[in-house]
Amino acid sequence: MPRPGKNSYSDQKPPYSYISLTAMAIQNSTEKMLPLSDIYKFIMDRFPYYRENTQRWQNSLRHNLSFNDCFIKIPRRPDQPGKGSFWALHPDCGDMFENGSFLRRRKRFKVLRAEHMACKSSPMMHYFHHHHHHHPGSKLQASSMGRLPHFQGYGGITCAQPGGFKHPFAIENIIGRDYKGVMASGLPLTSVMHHLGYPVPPQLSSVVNSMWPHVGMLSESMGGVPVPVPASSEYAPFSVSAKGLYHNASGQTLPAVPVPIKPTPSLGPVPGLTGLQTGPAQLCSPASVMEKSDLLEGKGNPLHPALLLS
DNA sequence: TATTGTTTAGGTGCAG
DNA sequence: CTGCACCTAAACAATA
Repeated sequence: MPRPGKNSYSDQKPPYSYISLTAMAIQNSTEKMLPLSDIYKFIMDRFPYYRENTQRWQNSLRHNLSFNDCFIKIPRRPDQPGKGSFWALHPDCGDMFENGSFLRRRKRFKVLRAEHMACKSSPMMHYFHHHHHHHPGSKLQASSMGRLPHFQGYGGITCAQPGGFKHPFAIENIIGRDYKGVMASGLPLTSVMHHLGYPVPPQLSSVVNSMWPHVGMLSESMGGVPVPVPASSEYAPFSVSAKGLYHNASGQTLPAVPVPIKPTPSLGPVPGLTGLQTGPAQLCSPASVMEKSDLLEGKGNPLHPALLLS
């Protein structure tokens, strides 16, 4: 039995990767994005293990934020002074974890070269800042990036597991039931829009108030068990998994939109990328194959990503 | 100056 | 064995 104080069960290292922990923090936030310091805070609040050796794990966490395509940086508005940007989840990283579980990633999330330019750097915000009024009808669509309009009915809302299985560690199982509504709300970019001062329909900016009700219990009850699985359903069944969204029966991924063949090292929106208004599903397909580092190192094949899919 | 962010490098463990 | 996911260290640069 754990004794109060030192080395209680809750001090055990959580079975989550840094990517998982960061995703939890971001998803749990009202705006679906957090500054680095709040990500730290979230993790330390809920996982006592991470109240120590902060230098070590925070360095790793920052590494993950930069290195993994599933995290995107969102600049602060001028009226929100502070250091560093906000971090959000890439709209398409919903199927990143197996069974929607935080315990293990399905695969590494990567974006296309072109997507990368649009999603990971300022051009995306450029879009919102400078083009939204040119495309009045596109505003909502753009704000729906997080949900991907034509993916309604998939994992975000219904169950992605054929048999109705919902992994007990699925994000919304851990975070709470509200997650379902939130995912259906078109986030995180709704939040982005809101954050940037763009009008967002109230129903799209619903607030998640559940402050991680179960995680505390979870870590407390973990005990020596490496990966405890709650026997039931105290955790609302749901899955964020977008399994099948882009993957056909043969397991191949499908390129969603033509992308420039040439890399575009100089910043700036990629011309063909104004397709942003047509929805991120096209813009940000997991069909992508390049590591962020690959892009930056000039590694890999500078050919059409479709050629890399085989 | 401390924090934030990027990048490189090396390591472990696991699955195919 | 190879590739992948993940962890850690560290060297920077940028910036509030």
